[in-house]
Amino acid sequence: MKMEDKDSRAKLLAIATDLFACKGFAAVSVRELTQQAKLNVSAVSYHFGGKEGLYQAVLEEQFRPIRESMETMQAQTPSTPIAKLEMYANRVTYIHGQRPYLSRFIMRELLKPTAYGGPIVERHLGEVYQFVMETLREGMEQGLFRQGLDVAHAAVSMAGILNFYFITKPLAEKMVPLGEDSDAKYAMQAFQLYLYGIVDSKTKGNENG
Amino acid sequence: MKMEDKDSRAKLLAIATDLFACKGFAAVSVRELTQQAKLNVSAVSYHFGGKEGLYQAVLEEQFRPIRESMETMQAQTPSTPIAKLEMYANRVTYIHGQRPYLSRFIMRELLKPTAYGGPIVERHLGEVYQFVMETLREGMEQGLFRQGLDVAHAAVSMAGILNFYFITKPLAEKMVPLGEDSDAKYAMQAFQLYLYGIVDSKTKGNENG
DNA sequence: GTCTATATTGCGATAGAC
DNA sequence: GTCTATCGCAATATAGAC
Repeated sequence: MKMEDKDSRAKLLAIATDLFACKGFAAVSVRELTQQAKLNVSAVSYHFGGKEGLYQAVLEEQFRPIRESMETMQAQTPSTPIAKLEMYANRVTYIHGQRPYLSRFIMRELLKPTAYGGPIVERHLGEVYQFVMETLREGMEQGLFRQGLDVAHAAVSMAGILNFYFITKPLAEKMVPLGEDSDAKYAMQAFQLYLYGIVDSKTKGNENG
Repeated sequence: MKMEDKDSRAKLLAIATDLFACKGFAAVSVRELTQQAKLNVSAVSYHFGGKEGLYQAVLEEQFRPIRESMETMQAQTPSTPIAKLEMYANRVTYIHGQRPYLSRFIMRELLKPTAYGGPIVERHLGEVYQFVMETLREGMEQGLFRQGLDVAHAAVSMAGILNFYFITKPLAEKMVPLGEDSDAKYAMQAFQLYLYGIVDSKTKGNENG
């Protein structure tokens, strides 16, 4: 068992993550990949069975924090729907911090699903949407939220207001001043904004943060 | 002047719009393009000077409604910041209705800007962000919105809550029940939600819609 | 495990006939 | 304006030496 074995695999995985995220699966060649890793062209086939196997390995690693977060969130049972939504908002921020490229992989799979990535994205995002919608339904039953709120649409709004920032960040920071610690600050204001938007004001004014 | 001239050009443009939107610039080959259009391989070079010229022509057409909307919005001077934001929300819905593929082209250019598309996207989205931020600043000066609101972040939230729906619609409608006339209904609720989120409730409760 | 060398396929672009 | 034929290049994958 030579040390180069694991090193080469890990190196390929790291460089593939960068390249696939920035250029997309089709636009990255095995040559480019192995040249950057200072390995032979055939290393990809040897370690991952080909370019597709390497991409699959990258995706699994990228989605790990989502998988773990969903398990955590489904295990706990926080007191109120609002606390659950806040936890979700915090997890979104945490996950994007842990995996800066994750939004890119998800967007690419939304635009053009691959055989392996498509189902992964669908399964994970499906679970997330179910969690948010279920939480919103709970809140509706408890009379916390505005009458007539469409929970399916409200779930998309929640996902949108939190994730769009991370998706468009590279471009947005060219055009609007985002400043220091922007990620956490954005998420906090966005969650407050969303909460003011859905909460029934005659039942509960939200004044934390 | 033969009829085939304009026909071939238009046919290529239409098919290229579909293919580039669905598969991306790099993943579409000139052969695939011309076979679907039932034209010769060399037609692309003849009419557009090459694959890149064709892509450029597609993008110009896709962005036309944004360009026109910005001119309309900058020409008019609606009474209040809130009316301006509402107009913006309506234009977003209208534009996505006019160009169902636009969000895909924008996302692709955000993920991997091309030489021609990158500047186009940057310029157009920059103008939009400037308009929203300026409108939010106006509202802040008039005391319409909550104290301490970060207008840069709030502008991203506005763009996110409106556009994310259109971006993820293909996937979202697999997982959440979106129903009939969903686009307009979504946009209306999202705008209301956003407004409740930013408006200073002690100054103005918003009860239209 | 890593290497070279090669087989095979597909790409965009274009010259030149019609 | 459309066609065929072809050039030059880059892609993935793999066989076989070390």
